[in-house]
Formats: sequence, C-alpha cells, structure tokens
Amino acid sequence: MRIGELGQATGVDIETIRYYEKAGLLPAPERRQNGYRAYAPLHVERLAFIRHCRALDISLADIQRLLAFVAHPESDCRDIDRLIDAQLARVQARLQSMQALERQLTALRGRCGKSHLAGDCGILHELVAAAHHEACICHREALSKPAEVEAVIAPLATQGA
Amino acid sequence: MRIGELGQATGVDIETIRYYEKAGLLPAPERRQNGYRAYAPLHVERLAFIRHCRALDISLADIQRLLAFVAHPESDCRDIDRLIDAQLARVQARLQSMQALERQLTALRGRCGKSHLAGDCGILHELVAAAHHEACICHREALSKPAEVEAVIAPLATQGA
DNA sequence: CTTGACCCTATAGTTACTACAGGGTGTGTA
DNA sequence: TACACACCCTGTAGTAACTATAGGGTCAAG
Repeated sequence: MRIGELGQATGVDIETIRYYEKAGLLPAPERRQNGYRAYAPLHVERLAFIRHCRALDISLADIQRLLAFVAHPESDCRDIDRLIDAQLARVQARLQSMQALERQLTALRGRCGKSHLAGDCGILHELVAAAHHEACICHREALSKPAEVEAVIAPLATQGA
Repeated sequence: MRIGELGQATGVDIETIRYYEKAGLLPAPERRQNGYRAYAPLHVERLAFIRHCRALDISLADIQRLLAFVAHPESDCRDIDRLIDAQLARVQARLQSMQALERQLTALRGRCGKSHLAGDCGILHELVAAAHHEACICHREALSKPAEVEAVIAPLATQGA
C-alpha cells in the first residue's frame, strides 16, 4: 500500500503520516524500487491506534509511552492508569476553564446595546474598562476569586503543556 | 517604567511583552539613552486590554481587530458583535468536544482491571481494539454518531484555527 | 512525447508563546 | 578600581502538532 492509499484508508493526511514516521510513532515501512513507501497491515493498525489516542487528546509523547507498554506486556499496568488519569485530569481542568470562559463571553456579549457605533459599544467599553482596573462584568465574578482568573489564563497560556 | 517593571505591574512575562510589541499589538515605547524601553501608562492599559482578551481565548489577530475598533469609534458595532459571537461559538464547540472527550476517557479509565500487567490491561486492550476496527467502549457511542467523532477530532486537529 | 497524478526529501510556516545566546548597562560593595 | 549581580538589548531557536511549499523523481495513459 502506498502512502496515498494509507491516507485514504485511515483519513489521515499523508504529510501527517510522514510526520508520525519521523516522530518515531509509525515504523518506517519497506521501500519499493522507486523509493515509494510500501505500507503493511501493521501500519494501518498502528496509525489507527495513534489517531484513536489523538482523538482522546493524548499527546504524541504519551502515545509513545503507551506504545512502549504495548511492546512490553510484562510492564506495570499502573503506569498506564496513571497516564490516563493524568490525561483525564488535564481534560477536566480544561473543561472547567472553558466553562468559565463561556460564561464570561456570554456576559460580555450581553453588553451590546442598540447603537451601531463602535464608540458606543458595550463590548468595547467592557474590554477597555478592564484596562482601567475596573471590575468588568465578564470577569466580575472571577475578580472576587483570583484563583479562577488563573484557572482561565494559565491553561490558555500553557495550552501545549 | 522599564520592561521588568511593566512585567511586575501586569503579571506578563517580559518576553511576551516584547513579543506583543513585535506582533504590533503593543506600541513601541520611547527609549532611554541606554536603549532601555520606557513605558508610559498607556502601555499598561493596552497590555491589560490584550491580556483581558487573551483570557477570553481571543486570538491575537482578533485582538488586533478589536484594537482597530477602539481606534475608530465611528466604525460599525455589529462587526464587534460578530467577532465576539464567533468567539463564543468557537468556545462552545470546543466545550462540547471536551465534554465528549471527558466521557470517553472516563469510560476508558473504567476498563482497568485488577491485574498489574500491561499485557492484561483493559485500557490498552481498548486502544488496540480500536486499531482492529472494533467498536471500543470509549468511542462506542460516538461510532453510532459519526458526526461526534468528527466533533472530537476536528477541533483537536485545528486547535489553532 | 506530454500531461497529470502520485511520490520523494528538505525546509518553512502556523499560533502563542518561551528559552537561550551573546553582549551591554547600572549599581552596590570590597 | 574591580567585581558581582540584576537588569536590559537583539536575534534566533524551540515548543507541540501539524500543514504547506519548493524542487525534483516516477508512473501510466493519451
């Protein structure tokens, strides 16, 4: 199977496939005489594994760790548990910050009045007010809970962490 | 005010401050004889505006657009509304995909048995099963709703879109 | 032979930071 | 005066997970 066919079969972009090979997640396949990659069924399965984990927002580094567990069935299952637990905790933390964010944006959106001039815009006033150290409506609740501001900003800033 | 002082005053990393200046979001300040930046109160306010928007997960490009509205009070408020609406929609879509993800990870986590060998690990079995085109428990519901699989993968893949 | 689809490697770009290299400036202390 | 330390500067590179592009090779059909 050539790379285009693998891409078709799995819905993964060929450049992403080559990226995964370079990253060491997908074993380098045999090559044909003309230099084209020749993928075997094991590659299809491996790629499906990787995409499944990506769908769970598991980082490539963690996927690599999971693959090591697959390769070593005698290794400790608790490490896998810990990995998934950590992932679950990250997702839950992110979920909470997204929920706070939705509330804040909804509140900000509610500031739009009837005027159609930016100079009179309630949204802009709110955003500018924040710059004057006034408690804005979208963050008013959060300002009384400094930890929540951090909960919003920190995950955003460390989105890849 | 020097850059370190601005960083202290706003909680923003000095490298991030320089980044914003280079990105055109923060006006370049005057310079002292020795080349050090000399920030004015307007910079403090502008930086606060930017960080407030970042806290709302608004992209730097959109922040630039909002700043253009601030600079042109005669412009149309509806464009601001549309920007915030689009942002709200993005956050809500992301929120839904995170919720699905949490459910899936919770289900996967529940597969861990009592054995402590990776070879017997329910989590690994699930992940590997997915590679065999079997309906895994973490995605089983989603497989009956193909749109939801896309809802999980597409936002993850376009995280910066 | 030409054309278009497919393939190759290498490099660069995306987004929003963050880190590092190499060097300059200012201040306090011995 | 010399040294140490904190702070500053520009430029470049790195992070994570892709995605795009440049330049060139291969293959099959017309």
